Amino acid sequence: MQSDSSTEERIKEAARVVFYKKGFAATRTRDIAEEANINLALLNYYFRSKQKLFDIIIVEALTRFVKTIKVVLNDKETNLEQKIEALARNYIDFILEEPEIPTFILTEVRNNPEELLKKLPVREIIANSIFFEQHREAVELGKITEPNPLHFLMNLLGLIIFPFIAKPMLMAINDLKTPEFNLLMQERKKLIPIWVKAMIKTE
Amino acid sequence: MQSDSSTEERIKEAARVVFYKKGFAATRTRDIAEEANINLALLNYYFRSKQKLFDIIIVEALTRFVKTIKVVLNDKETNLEQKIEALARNYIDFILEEPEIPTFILTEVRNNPEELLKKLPVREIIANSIFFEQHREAVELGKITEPNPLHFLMNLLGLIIFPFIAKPMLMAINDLKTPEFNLLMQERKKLIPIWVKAMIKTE
DNA sequence: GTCTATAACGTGATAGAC
DNA sequence: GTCTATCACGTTATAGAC
Repeated sequence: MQSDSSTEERIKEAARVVFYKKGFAATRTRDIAEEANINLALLNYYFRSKQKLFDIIIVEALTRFVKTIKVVLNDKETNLEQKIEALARNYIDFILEEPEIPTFILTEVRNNPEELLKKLPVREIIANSIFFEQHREAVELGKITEPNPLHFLMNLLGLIIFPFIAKPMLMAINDLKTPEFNLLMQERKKLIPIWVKAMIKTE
Repeated sequence: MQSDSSTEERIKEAARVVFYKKGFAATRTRDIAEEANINLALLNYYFRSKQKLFDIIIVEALTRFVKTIKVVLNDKETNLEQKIEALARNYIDFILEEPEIPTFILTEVRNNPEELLKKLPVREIIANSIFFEQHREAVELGKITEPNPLHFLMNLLGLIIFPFIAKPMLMAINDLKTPEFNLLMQERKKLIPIWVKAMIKTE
């Protein structure tokens, strides 16, 4: 492993592009070789098989996907409001760099939940987070109406992630182009915390 | 075409089950035949090809998916608040009957957006809806803070649909079982309208 | 390390008997 | 209409020359 443009790295980057866009089953190793401008045989030389190459890509994606949440939810220095702001900001920035990552992850996890999720300690990372603890305290103090933190998490992640998943549909509905879509996502970094705070306390 | 348990119908139902779960590319015609308890050759006898069978399934799914929104968004008898309530109620009920339909549609649309969406007049149905008209009026009257109806639609649909898409992850995080998950979704039929109304008017 | 050629396999589809 | 047997093809993976 030397420069970023080594053959091995080129194949990995190409694999990321194609797998993200089409998923494991619809991807042909030829697509990856073409995207990487390498000979097909080199793919197997470096990674043994399509499956092994895919495993590397999906684990890296899952790790970054979960870590981006984890870091925020377990930050001892921030309160709940700050966590909402940080999550919206960091997560939207993260996804804007790789807009296809949410759909990629969610569809591949669907195809293979137990296999993929046991590779990462998702449960410990999220369920025992400082975020959940702070949520519980806020509920006890009457600052939050809905006591179930799962609703809170679904709402927050839904507001952040859903537009990226629904992007193809949304672009068809309003024939939106990608630059305009990205602008909407930039707006949401500021809007989502406002909305979520309004949702928190209802009569 | 006679009873619902005719061979043809059995194959279609099996195809729906398998395609919903695995998507087009990962599905083998043998999987469908097995699920339907029929001989593999019968699939081609009735539907000519895997692609033709798939087209039937996806168009049916898309039609129902869009129609469920369309009916609500174009109802002249209801105001904006009532549309929010109706959408949460109808859509969650609809998806609870076929929980895999959102992921199925979103991933297949990703693979083939132009081809699939030109088959349905999604744009006219949504973009020119009474819902958007009522939203515009409410903005002019100062009843809604955020003027862009796309944000409104993304939020509403995200709150409704996202939990179903993220279900495998959520179940891993809190090792939730399906009955408990469904209970959460029932709760959301009432909670989402409350949340959305709170989001609408912010300072 | 990289290439060409090809083997090995899985899958969609059909021929033809019943 | 339904079955068994098989073809035809595309794709993954490897052998072997360079």
